[in-house]
Amino acid sequence: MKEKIPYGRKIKALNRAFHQAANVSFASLELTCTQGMFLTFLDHHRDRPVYPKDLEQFFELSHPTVSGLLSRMEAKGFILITPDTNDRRCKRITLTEKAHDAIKRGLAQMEQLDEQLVFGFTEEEKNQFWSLLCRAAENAANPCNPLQKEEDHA
Amino acid sequence: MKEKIPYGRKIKALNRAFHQAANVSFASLELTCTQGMFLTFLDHHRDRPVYPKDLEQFFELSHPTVSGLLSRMEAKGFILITPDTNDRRCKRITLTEKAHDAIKRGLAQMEQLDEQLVFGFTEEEKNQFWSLLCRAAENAANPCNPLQKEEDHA
DNA sequence: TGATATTATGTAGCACGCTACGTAATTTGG
DNA sequence: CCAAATTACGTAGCGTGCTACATAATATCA
Repeated sequence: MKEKIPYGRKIKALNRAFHQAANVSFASLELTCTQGMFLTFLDHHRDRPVYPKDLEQFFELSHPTVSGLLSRMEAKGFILITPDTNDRRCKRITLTEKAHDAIKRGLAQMEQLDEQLVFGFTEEEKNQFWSLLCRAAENAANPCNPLQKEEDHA
Repeated sequence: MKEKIPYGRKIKALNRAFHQAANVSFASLELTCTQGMFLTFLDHHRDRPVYPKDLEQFFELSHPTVSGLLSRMEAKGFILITPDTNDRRCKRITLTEKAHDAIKRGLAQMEQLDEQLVFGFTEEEKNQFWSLLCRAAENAANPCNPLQKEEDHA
């Protein structure tokens, strides 16, 4: 009669809590959680052109999701989306002054949010948490649980 | 120049991966991840009346979110939503035959999904994972990081 | 009793995930 | 060189989160 531990539900709750805290933190910059993460990525790669495809791969998101995010960020004046001169399929993303300003004022917040998540953790616990998160993510993405007793019948 | 570990981003990715795996798993039952969790909860409490408020508190969701979920589940014929006779503000939620059937066929899947997440974990790692998840969730919900150097000025 | 507060829920509108499908540009192969 | 595959992106439509506001029923209290 051992009680089942609902990891999935707890992860959902944790994700929501983090997401909301980030949204509150970024609200003064007119940014949301994901948009803040996007800006940080764009800022870290300002030495080379960035395309929607890059964001899609780095954040492991579908391209319509990235597309929507970028549209909203463009509408709010954080980025410019221009056609690429070499490959006309691609859109080039450029940061505006408003974005640079937001990054300057908000980058510390982004790091603090992550630190806050592991507040009170020892270094060892932080490493373990990271390691377990990665392994769980791997398990979720590539289910290999032999409980199913279903071998490849191909 | 130590590299920052983006816990928030990894948690987002993990949550998405789990959510998608659950959706795929439940697709044959005409259910989604969250709807499956709702059904499980309702099934566990079939000895007493269940109200939207209960789901809201247990799953830590806002009431419009619960409301939407229930509407879609009602539309698909898994539940009945009827007014409560004692307190006419409340809606009573009842499982249909279709729901009982889905639960019978799908409950094992729900547990497997959670097991799959921690596949390859030792018992100790499972416990540690759970413990760290809870502490992180607590940190996210109740930020108390003294990095801010802002004491209560009330 | 009658005004006020609280509680449970509904609706509107938005952010952010997804799949499925469509289109335009580039690349590849005969 | 031209047809076919691939690649990058757009749009439609949906599920699941949220906040803000509205409404109806119950509870509280002078």
